Formats: sequence, C-alpha cells, structure tokens
Amino acid sequence: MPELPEVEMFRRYFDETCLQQPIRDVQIAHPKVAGGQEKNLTALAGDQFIKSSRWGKNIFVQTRKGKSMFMHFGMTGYLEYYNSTLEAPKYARVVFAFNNGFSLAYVSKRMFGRIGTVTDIEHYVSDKSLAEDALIISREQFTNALAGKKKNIKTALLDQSVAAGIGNWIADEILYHTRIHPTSQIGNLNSRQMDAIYEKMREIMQVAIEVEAVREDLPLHYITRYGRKTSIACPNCKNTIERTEVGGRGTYACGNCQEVY
DNA sequence: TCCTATGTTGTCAT
DNA sequence: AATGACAACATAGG
Repeated sequence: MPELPEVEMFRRYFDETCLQQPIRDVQIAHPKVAGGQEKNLTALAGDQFIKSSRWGKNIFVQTRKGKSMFMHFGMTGYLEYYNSTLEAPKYARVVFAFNNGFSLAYVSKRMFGRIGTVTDIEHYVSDKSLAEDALIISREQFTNALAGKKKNIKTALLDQSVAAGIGNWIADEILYHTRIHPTSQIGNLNSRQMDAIYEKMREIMQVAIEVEAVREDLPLHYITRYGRKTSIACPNCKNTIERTEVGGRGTYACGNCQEVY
C-alpha cells in the first residue's frame, strides 16, 4: 500500500503514540516479517523509542539504548496503536506492549513488509541501493540517476535507486501532470522535461502529505484521487483514462494528454 | 473462477 | 553491468 506520503503519516502517528514509552514486552505473532530477527526485536523489551526518521518508504527508530529499528510496509502494512486490554488487530504480526497500557501493532496482511533492527542506517540504505529520499534529493542527483538509463520513464521512477519513495500511483501521477506517457523512453526526454518530472515529484509528495495521504482529499485534477476501480474521465480532456501494464505494474494514463516520446 | 493489488526480490535470459 | 520478463511471497475483494 504505502508510498512516501503514507509512510510519513505512519511515522508521525508513531511519534505521537509511542515515543518515550517504556517497552514492556514484544510479541512476534508471525516470524516471517521479522526475517530471522525475532531475537533482536524481543530484545527491545525494557528499552524506549526516542526518535524516528524516514527514508523513502522506510521508517527508522532510535532507541534509548542505542539500537535502531527499521520498518518497511510492503503493499498491505500499517501501524495501529490500541488499548492493550483489547484484542490485537487482525494481521498484527509484531506487537509492542508499553508500560502505559497501550500497544503498537505492526500490521501486515500479505506479509510483504519487514521489520527488524539495523546496526546503522547507512548500511541498510546502501544494502538496499536506496537513492536519497524523494523529498530531499537534489535536482542534479535525480536527473543524473535517470539520465543514461535505457528503460521507460515509469519503470525508472519506481526504481528506488533513482529516488526513494515513489510508488506505483505517484509515478502515474507525476507523468500525468508532466504530460509524458509512461512508456516514453528516458533517452527521448529533454532536460526541460526531466526538470519538470523532478518538480512535479516534489509537488505531488508535498500535496499528498498536506492532505495526510487521504486519497479522496487530493486535488480534483489528480487522477489518484479517483481510485482505480471504475473507469474515470481525464480531469483535463474528459477522455477515458486508459489502463495498461508497464514494467509489470498496472498503469493509468491519458492517451490524449500524455505523449509517447 | 479469474484477475488485480500504493512492493520488493530473486532467477533466468538477453 | 543493465534490463526485462516473470515468479514468488499471502490475502482479499471485485
């Protein structure tokens, strides 16, 4: 599910609920999401989360004892803070119980997400070949990473080593607003178009965060706003938004407004 | 029943 | 070294 804006919401939610709370207990309901790190997670009992950060779709949390936890959410992950006397939410895979009587569930329905600890964030980031976060990366870093690639622009935008945090919906949204068809080859785009992609990427991320990543609250001219279950009209020309497959991902674009380069 | 899904990773072939 | 096609992961909803 989550792309950068939604993960940023998870991070803020985590900060509001879990920081500074002594951890009483850590339960692993399903070891799969811990990727062999069950002991590292249960060892967080007695510690406290003190500071969080985000890099692309990943959240990192420092603890008082100097540990670092990471969380990635896959397609169906989120966090839920709840009263410990209540039942854990469905698909809760790891549960942190705090001394204050509340618990945080790391929920992952399809178990594509991963949670664990890292010795240092830099190592994790280089291990995953993550580029700078999409809201931090400079125009030069971004366009340099794109330039020279021989793929279509949509596939490249989804590549986390180009900019960390762009997901399937935002890639489509960026290309929709720059009027570039997702199948366009990078080599056919000029520098003005590359700059436009960079600016739109930042703008869309910021707007999505402003509306707290609530899809229906996006501006009327955003195609992501309308979801993907029914046929939608292009907010610009009213033609039907086409659905195709690009790089193995469902892709939405306006064949009239977006040109193939 | 069949298809799809806001993600990532590994394999195999080019 | 890059790129692409595709499967795998696990579950629900249309």
